[in-house]
Amino acid sequence: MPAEDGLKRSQETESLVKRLAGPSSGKAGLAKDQSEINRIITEASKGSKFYDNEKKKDKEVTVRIEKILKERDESLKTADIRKIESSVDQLIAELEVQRDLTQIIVHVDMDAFYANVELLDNPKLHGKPFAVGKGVLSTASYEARFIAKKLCPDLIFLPNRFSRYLEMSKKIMDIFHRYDPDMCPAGCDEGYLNITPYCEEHSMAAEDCVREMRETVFRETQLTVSAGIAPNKMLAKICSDKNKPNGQFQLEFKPEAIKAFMHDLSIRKVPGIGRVNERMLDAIGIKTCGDIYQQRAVVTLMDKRFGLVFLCRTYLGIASNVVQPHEREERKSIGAERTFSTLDSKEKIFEKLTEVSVELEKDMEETGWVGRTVTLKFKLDTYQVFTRAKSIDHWVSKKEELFAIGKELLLPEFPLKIRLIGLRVTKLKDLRAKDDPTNGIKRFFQSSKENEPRKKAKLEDDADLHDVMEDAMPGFHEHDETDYQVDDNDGDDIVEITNMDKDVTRSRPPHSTSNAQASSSKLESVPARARSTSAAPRLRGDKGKSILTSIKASTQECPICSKVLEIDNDSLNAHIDFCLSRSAIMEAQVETNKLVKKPYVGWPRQEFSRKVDTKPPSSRGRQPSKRGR
DNA sequence: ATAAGAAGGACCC
DNA sequence: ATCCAGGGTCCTTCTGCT
Repeated sequence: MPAEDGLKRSQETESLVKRLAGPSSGKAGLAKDQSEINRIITEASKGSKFYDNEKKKDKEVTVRIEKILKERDESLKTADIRKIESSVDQLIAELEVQRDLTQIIVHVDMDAFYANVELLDNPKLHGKPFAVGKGVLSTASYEARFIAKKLCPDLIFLPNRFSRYLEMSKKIMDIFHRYDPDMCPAGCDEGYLNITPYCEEHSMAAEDCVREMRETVFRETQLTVSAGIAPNKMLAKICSDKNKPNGQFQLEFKPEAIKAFMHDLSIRKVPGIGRVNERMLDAIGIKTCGDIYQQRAVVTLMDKRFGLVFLCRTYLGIASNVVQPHEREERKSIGAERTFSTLDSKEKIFEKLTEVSVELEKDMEETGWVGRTVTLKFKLDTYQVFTRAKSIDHWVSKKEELFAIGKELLLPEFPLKIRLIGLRVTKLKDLRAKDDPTNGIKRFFQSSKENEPRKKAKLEDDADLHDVMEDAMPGFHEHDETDYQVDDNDGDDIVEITNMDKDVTRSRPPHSTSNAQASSSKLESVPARARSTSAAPRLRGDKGKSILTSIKASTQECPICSKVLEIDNDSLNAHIDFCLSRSAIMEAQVETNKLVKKPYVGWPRQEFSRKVDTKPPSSRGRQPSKRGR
């Protein structure tokens, strides 16, 4: 079915509303949920460049998907599916052999951290809906506020108090450290632990240990924490969501149980799979981790795009189980940025740039870094983001210089209307490096067991890197030779797997002719599948970390209308969706318009320019660069 | 021709 | 009647040098 004409306007509208809410769905935390709701409301109320931008991005993904499908169908023509499948089966078997169930990994995750800290400090808030933070919402436009009020008359706004959260965070992390001195914090409200030694020393069952730990946290801070217990970080993380809030979940440490667990798990739950990859995988028939197996041939044919090994490991529920604190020298960049109401005068913009420079200098000084390349980032009023970078022949960190470089980078871009400006410096040097150069190497020596020198070095290095990474999850896109396999310690048979996987894979020409065609006409329209992403989960009330203090037990309170409902999470979600639905907002909008008298420039004007014109629109005339192509 | 830089994204908390 | 998500990492693709 051709193009947008085929879509009903209202239908698309609704799907987009959901899409706006969507990204936060599966896994986001409080801030995210909150900001998504904020966005829905604000953007709805102001006609929304944001919305247009989302629409555009959405469409780009759709186009990408078309390309992928074509590619798939092309390679499917000549492929020997059976053969591919059996080689994948072999890969899976080899991965299975590497499975390590010896480590007890815990992911701990504070429940609605900010909100609960506020609640703690002000018990009167109990039972009332409130939003933490100067989100868009609390400082939003009059109309937006009005709508918000309309949708949720009792909503209370609280300012963020970061230092307070940090203080609590320290206490909590301190408790976690008692159970694993090498625990790895992941943000201020969550972390990974390896409690294997602790359990052993205290001859304790994991579940008891974790329960005790959670009780300790509660006793000492009055805050609740949820936890997942599993043989690796990925599983632990997914599990910590299972009985949230204030609950824990342990996965059975058996391959069959783990595979069963993965089988029906939405692929979106996997750390590293975001909105875009969710859609792309959906396009090739993968919605759950179990689907990976069904589609293993296709995945193999498109290894470059999707990462066969990663997906196979995901299917099996295998991932890194290495928990280490991160170390200072792993820092890659440091930056600062500001969002503001859109600005177009040079003076004002440079003022913002000054602010950012000052802040960055301060930050760099406090943390002891200097760097060699400075990247300017700006976001147009259309929400398009650009970056411009410059490398310097000496170490920079001073605000004057940061500003000067930023200015130099920005100047050629005028005229501009921007809503964000930021600076980031990379190629860092650590002023506090104690033992000098060859920093990162020492860990390499520790863990390496001098195997075959050839590429082992790189492999191990990579693995190491990924392990320690703060966001520790394996990257989604992988090279075939970089499959940082078993960051676990046992892996040695890796190389073979790698090779084999290459073999299978090589059906595709080495380098992309794809770009060429990308630029060609391609004026075909969006296929019927435009409305994709059928059943993505939306705002999850059960995430606890939602906009307000959610309630627990059998009754839940809708974050939007505050209505108390006696239902399960799914129904609650449905209700929330309803509350956020277009009609609700539009209704409020109508009211608003009456009072504010401002035309409703609302949602979708259907008609999208045929050729997306990757060029940045806005600021007429010349654009931030062109690099499209 | 190749390694390195630049730009743009995806994703995470 | 309006104006603040910000801090990161990694990956891919393209390009202009020596």
